[in-house]
Amino acid sequence: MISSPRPVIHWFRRDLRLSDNLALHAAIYTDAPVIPLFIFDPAILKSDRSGAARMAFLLKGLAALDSHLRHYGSRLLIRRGKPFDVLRELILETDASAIYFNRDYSPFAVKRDEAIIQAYSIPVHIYDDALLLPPGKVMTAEDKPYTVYTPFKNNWRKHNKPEISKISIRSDHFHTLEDIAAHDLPILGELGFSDTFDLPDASENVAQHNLASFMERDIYAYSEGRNRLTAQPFAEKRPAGSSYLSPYFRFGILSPRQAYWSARDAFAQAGSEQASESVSTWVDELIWREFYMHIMVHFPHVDKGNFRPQYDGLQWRYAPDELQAWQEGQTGYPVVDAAMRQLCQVGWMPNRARMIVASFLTKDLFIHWQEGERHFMHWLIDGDPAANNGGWQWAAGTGTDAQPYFRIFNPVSQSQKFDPQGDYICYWLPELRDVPVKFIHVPWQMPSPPKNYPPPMVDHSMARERTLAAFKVLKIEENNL
DNA sequence: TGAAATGTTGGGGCG
DNA sequence: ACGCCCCAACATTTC
Repeated sequence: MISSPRPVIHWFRRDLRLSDNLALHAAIYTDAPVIPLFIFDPAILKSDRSGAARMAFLLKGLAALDSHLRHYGSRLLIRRGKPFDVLRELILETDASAIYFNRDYSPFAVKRDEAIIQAYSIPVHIYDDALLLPPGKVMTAEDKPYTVYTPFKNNWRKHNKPEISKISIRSDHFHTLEDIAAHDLPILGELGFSDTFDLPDASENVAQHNLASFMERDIYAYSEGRNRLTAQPFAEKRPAGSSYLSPYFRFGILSPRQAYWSARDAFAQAGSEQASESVSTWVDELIWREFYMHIMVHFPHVDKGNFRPQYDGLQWRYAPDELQAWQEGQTGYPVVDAAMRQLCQVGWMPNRARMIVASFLTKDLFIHWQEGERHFMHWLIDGDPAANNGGWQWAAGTGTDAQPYFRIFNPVSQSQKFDPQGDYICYWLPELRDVPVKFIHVPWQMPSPPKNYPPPMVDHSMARERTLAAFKVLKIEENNL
């Protein structure tokens, strides 16, 4: 009788896929049966950053991964508890010889993983999988981290990029789990969340399909498309717009390497200057994602406050009622309200909409960007601590690459520019559906405005002056020091 | 990955 | 024909 080899554990975290998964593939290369594990950590479940929508999307991702694994005669082992304890017990239970996982760069995860690395008598193998270039790889000539996007991008582009990991997966690569006690995949309610809206498919196959179809067409019009306010990014027939791949990147259902190399192929096939520029613009977005992850690793204080401490003196307004009006999409500015309602109804917004509502909260209402950050983290299915924090600090003017404080979006002109016909507004604000195009951005100017829609909660030009003044005071104080 | 204020120019109406 | 004004269109500066 051949004694079966000791298994190895692959701990899935933010890498819910079988293809191009560096740690998983390394585990498979050992030729030991791989135990595919996912752990529900109570610390994450009860965090105020978690929201029902993203949790529901995660559950869909796990269900898809489980069914994918069943094709290989295995399944996803679900456990609940503190990862430190769950892993210890599982090692004892299965006599596993090693643990594999991919690095998660968020501050919470880094801290958690540090404790785990040294904890057991078996080796823990960690891989840089979630980014093309991990933190530390893109540094200035003085070996310092970049604090501005453009030079970071220029340096990033000069590096060689890792190839896609290809492996043909067989059933005998995985542990059958027959003799291991597993929890069933929980439902939302069991995890302490209330039911939520319908969400897109979270399977690896669908992510691949969406990537491929984006590369067929929309990527060549991305320069314009990325600014388009799209009500239904997933609709079959729609103008070229966002790639809508962020939720898949968020959970590693799609590999960034695969996305990058697909874009390179698209670049090679671009038929015009404009088309290749569009492809390049999309790759820039991948680089923004890498940039903000690097920033959070090198400057972990951003998670708790301003990237630039000189803005710590800003006297943000405390205005719970106004915050609530913003959250509920009742500001009286149609484009802002449409976006905020989209967020709470589908857990996603196009990038342009995120900038508009972020500018409105921080510059028009002059409410702390952390309130917006929290709200976004609660609702976004693609909510990622690094990217979300980076985006909010950018909008507020306190971050890296901060837009100068005087760049304040005008919610009306943004609306006219990026939703000229008011299609986006009308989709999300049914109460404005009968408003003529002429007034769709400014319904309060109608002879008789709709009764069920509020007037603007602030006068934009007054709000603009107020914010400029607040920043200016700070500059004066700074000069007096 | 702005917007508003201010400055400049040039055509047309008009006395 | 000329000077003057108005103002749209564009450019530059400022926050």
